[in-house]
Amino acid sequence: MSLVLYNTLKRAKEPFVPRDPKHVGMYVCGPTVYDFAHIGNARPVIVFDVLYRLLKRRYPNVIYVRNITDVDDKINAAAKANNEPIAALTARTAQAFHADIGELNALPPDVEPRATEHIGEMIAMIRILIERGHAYEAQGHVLFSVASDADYGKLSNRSRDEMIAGARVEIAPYKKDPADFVLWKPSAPDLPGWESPWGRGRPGWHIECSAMSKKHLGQTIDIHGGGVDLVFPHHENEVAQSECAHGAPFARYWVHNGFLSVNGEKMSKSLGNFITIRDALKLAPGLAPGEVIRVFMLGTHYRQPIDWTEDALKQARSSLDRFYTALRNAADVPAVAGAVDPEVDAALDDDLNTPLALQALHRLAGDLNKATNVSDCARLKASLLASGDLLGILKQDVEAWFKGRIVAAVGTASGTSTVKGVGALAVGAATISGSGAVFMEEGEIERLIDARNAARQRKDFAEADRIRAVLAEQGIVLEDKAGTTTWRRAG
RNA sequence: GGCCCGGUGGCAGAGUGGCCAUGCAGCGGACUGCAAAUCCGCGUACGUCGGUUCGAUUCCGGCCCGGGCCUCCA
Repeated sequence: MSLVLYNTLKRAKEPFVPRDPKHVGMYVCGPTVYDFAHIGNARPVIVFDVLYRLLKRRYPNVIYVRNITDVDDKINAAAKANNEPIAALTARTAQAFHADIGELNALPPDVEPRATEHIGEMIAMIRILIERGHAYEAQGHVLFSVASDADYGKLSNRSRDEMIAGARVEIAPYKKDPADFVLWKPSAPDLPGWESPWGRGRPGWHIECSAMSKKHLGQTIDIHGGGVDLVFPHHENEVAQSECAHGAPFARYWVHNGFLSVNGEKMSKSLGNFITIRDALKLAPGLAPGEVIRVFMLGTHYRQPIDWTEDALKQARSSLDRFYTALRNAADVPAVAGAVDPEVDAALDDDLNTPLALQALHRLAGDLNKATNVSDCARLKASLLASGDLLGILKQDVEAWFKGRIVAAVGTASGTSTVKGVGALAVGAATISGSGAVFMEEGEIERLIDARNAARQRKDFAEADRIRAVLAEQGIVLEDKAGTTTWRRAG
């Protein structure tokens, strides 16, 4: 059992060999807290959560660091637009982020550093870069000198000249070279700022990750993750800053998740297809869509693009229905300590092949359905649960899954509200609002089932079928087996 | 223009130099008072043109198409 990861730095899969197997460190770029996180943000959260779970299974001490960027021009702009203090905006948004990804069953990272709490470390790093001739001050700005770093471009595989040729580089008068990027910049009195050797200012975007990963994981980290769009410039610049400041390799394995599109289009506010995690979770609150979203994400390999569509979500839910059905049918089998299925381990070891792992889960579910003796059932059930746990799924109560829990809406800044009813699993901003159906109360369902069974006893099948139809209209599906009737809410 | 990914059956989506993906949907059967669930069976899939090979969807090259990045971005 050995983990293989695709390393962006090498553009190839390679065996993961930690520097120190007793202390494995992973740094993942977290959110900039200026607005609700969107479903694109959910992808790295879920992908690296699975990697974290896998690493914890393989190594005794894993430190997972995911930062919160709470100083940024977008934050300043959003606060101004909302007429809201910056600290209130970032606190509110960070809290919403935690609530949202909690619904996705993502484990919290071990450390969640905030940029504003590491200004001192950033300033210290910038000073070292200046001392070593890799950065210079100009008109209150401090810029990183790309020309001073012979290795610049090794992560994103592009040369400085190619960047300039792109001609979209910001040419500022204080730059010695158009490719240079900002480490520190002056801040207006009404904007967040900190005293520094270069006057009152605030950090550039890239320096925070360099400073925070150094502080919490050391100069050289095992794994650095994020979305592919961050490869350039963000991660390239992190490499440049950290390696020039420390003279040591920065990250040994770079892991990048692919992009998410919505109905085949790039998600953007201008296209009107911008979906927040929060809105996605409201699509079908009674059916725990956090887990549906999770299976949807894991159904595609993390480096492949993934397309958010209604059909894809329905298929994810169908997969979960199958898993939970197998578990429901084995409900009376005692739970035993379970072993993760070897195929699941092997699939995840191969660069996090979650679709293949899901296939193994389907096989387990099928085997469980077919198992005839109690010991096989117990073993397969336990294996299915343990394997699911490694993927962060199948943690719910089986009956709750089928009967539809009444969930509290994900907390908003003003509190929480109770949401009842299962809307269609609608997708897209235009259809999110329509979840107005009201649940039939469970007591009423049970009463009708009793009435139907009484009818069946006296062979009044017309009445029995009438009641079945009444319930079907409410989205309730009945299943008669072994003398008892169970029910579930249909999708 | 530069760099990087992809194109697999109705849909989604793994994978492999010669034999099975898997799920959903569909069809047939078993089971059921009827259903549902489950089980069994069923589908001449690998963009295109060449090359290597005994044999390629899988390796190599050209082409076509799609996507991402090129200092806002997970």
